[in-house]
Amino acid sequence: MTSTSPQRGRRSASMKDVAARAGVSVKTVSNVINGAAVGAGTRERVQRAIADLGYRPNISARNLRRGRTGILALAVPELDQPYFAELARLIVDAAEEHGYTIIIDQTGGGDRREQYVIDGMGAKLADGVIFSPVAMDRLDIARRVDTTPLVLLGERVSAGPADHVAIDNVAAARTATAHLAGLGRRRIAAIGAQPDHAQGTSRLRETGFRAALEEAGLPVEESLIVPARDYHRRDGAEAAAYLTELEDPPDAVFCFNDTLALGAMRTLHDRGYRIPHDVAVVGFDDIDDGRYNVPSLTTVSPDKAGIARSALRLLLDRIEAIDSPPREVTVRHELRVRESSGMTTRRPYSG
Amino acid sequence: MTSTSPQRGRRSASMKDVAARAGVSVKTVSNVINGAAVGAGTRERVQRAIADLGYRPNISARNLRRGRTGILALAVPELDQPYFAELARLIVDAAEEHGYTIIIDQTGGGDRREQYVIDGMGAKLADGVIFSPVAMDRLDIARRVDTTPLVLLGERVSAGPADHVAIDNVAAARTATAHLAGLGRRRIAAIGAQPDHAQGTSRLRETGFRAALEEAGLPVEESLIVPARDYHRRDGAEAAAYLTELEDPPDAVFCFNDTLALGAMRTLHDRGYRIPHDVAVVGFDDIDDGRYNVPSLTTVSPDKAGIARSALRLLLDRIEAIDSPPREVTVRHELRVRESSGMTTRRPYSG
DNA sequence: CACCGTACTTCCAACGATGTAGTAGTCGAT
DNA sequence: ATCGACTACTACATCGTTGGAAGTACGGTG
Repeated sequence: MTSTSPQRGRRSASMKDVAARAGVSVKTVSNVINGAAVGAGTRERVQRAIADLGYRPNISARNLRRGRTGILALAVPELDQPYFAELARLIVDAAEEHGYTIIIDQTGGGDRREQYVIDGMGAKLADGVIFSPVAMDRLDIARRVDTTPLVLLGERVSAGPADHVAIDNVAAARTATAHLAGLGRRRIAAIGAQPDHAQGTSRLRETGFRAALEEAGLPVEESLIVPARDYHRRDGAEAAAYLTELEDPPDAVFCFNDTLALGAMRTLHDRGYRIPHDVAVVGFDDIDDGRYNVPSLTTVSPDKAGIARSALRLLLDRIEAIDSPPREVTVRHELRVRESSGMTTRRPYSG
Repeated sequence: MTSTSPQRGRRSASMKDVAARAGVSVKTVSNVINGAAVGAGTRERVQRAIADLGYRPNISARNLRRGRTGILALAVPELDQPYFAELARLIVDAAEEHGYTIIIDQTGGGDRREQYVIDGMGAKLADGVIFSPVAMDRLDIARRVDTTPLVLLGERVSAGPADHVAIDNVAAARTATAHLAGLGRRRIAAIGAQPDHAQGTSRLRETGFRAALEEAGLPVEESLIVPARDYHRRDGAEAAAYLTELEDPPDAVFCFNDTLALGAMRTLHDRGYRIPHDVAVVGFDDIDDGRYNVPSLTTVSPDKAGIARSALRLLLDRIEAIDSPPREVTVRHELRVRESSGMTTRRPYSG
């Protein structure tokens, strides 16, 4: 300890200390901890020594030796977006069931941070990465040189360059829009387009939206397709303000996520529109907020637990077998019709 | 590589490989990476070799040698509680600024998982822990044997056994309640009591609530103090249902957090109460949801960024100087008055 | 009684990085 | 030419753990 002592402060007990106290070799301690064959008496002595010293294995050393860390990274734009918060919760829980710990990386949806993620995040910390991209597209992913197992979330890129979990965004958006058309709405707006992103989720939802309008025999009016830079309440509120100022405002709005919808509804309310009477609103994600809002929000409900489970399964499989071909998992979704598009208000809430 | 090869699949480049390619010693590579003095020519050759091989340092090895991991743990009850989601976001960002990565541990507020957290989470993974306790009290913390630096969040325990960041919950609750009394409300209820927890945040808010009633010369009616097991919208909705069924329902409700308030407002709305006309509502936390809700929610707004920054500072200080006495940081808060307790509805939202 | 297998246990090397000490080589002053 | 002081680099030990091989003791077997 004299010449090279990297530790600062009290050094905590190592296997060597445990071994000394129990009067056995270091390897025997290791065997006890890893459940290998050890005599009953020895095992007990070792366990007592472990307890006495408050010994805990040094993860860094173990990982160094084993070549894996037991850590998975979850890279999302923002943790305080309710959708990602709910998803993160499920993924953390699912990872824990498999003995993995989750580290969080927030990209903010920016190019630089997202590139950093697909390049392996600077150091070999995680055994695998679950990544919800915003700025990176299929090409960026395909170009990647880092070999850390990677699972992509939330953007449907068929036959993509990596494992992928998503719902069928086009179909979901079509169903949502068709629902509005089915209510007899004729001027249906969309909030959340992102013209900059050629491949993102927003593009798929827009595609579904347009398809549904055509199927319903409605004209696609470009002025009713409103972009949103971020997907926060504020952006929804601003987009709705724009819509109400149109010469001929819409009688329905399909928002590409729930927070946009909640923000939009706030503005619509402030400007005297009754929901759903004057304007029906549908969102996307089925976050908890929408269920209790007044009016409660009709929304596309993806199977978030299914997404979490599938992402983890794909990732763990790939950690095992790094060279298998990429897989696509499509998780189910359903439309949850609530007050904002039909059920009358002033009725006890249920589900 | 023949006898003991823990790695599976392609082994990625190590310093040794870089050193061989650049024709220098391993230590020189290390020096280049860590910015020590290295000749210009050598440095360039090494950097080219690093780029060619796609070398990234092995964190486990570095951590083993350095005695620290660069990882901090954040232990919260549930990541999808908006308050914790917003806090997690800020803490992850703050940690990143200091070069640390955050791992997430979800305790669910349960004894077992929380005990696990204060016992060091099974292995020395994190250099420090930021912990928002629900079940553990001061005694549990004081009994702790693990030496990992620990910062507690959210519960004001003066002269506690560990570093601590909180707002003045008693004062905040008193202000909120006094605000309702100041509006002329006379039957003020509270939602969110947790009689089981002798020391939690809920107890402090209840204390402030009672104090404010007394100061306002109002009787403390026990039937108007409603417990909530969890702090979800659902619990708020149920508590409000109970209140409306009282013989003499309240004309104001102070909810111990915003999600309780949002759930309660939903029920109140369903049962025909006008907010704030019939019942004024105040929440706690100032989550984004409350700002856009109809009606927008009056709430106690803690300085969350301040909490994140302070927690990180305390933790990093303690990692440096493990034996200094515990410190208490009290972060500022303010009451944000919005529609649910006064501002008229039907007015453009602002702030 | 020598021999063998079984059941534990010990010894040694290795994972990849970094701290310390030591070795060349360079330069300026003497 | 000699020395000292410096710079640039190398060699080696070490962090705590685990894999593999070698060692030991014991009971049974021929």
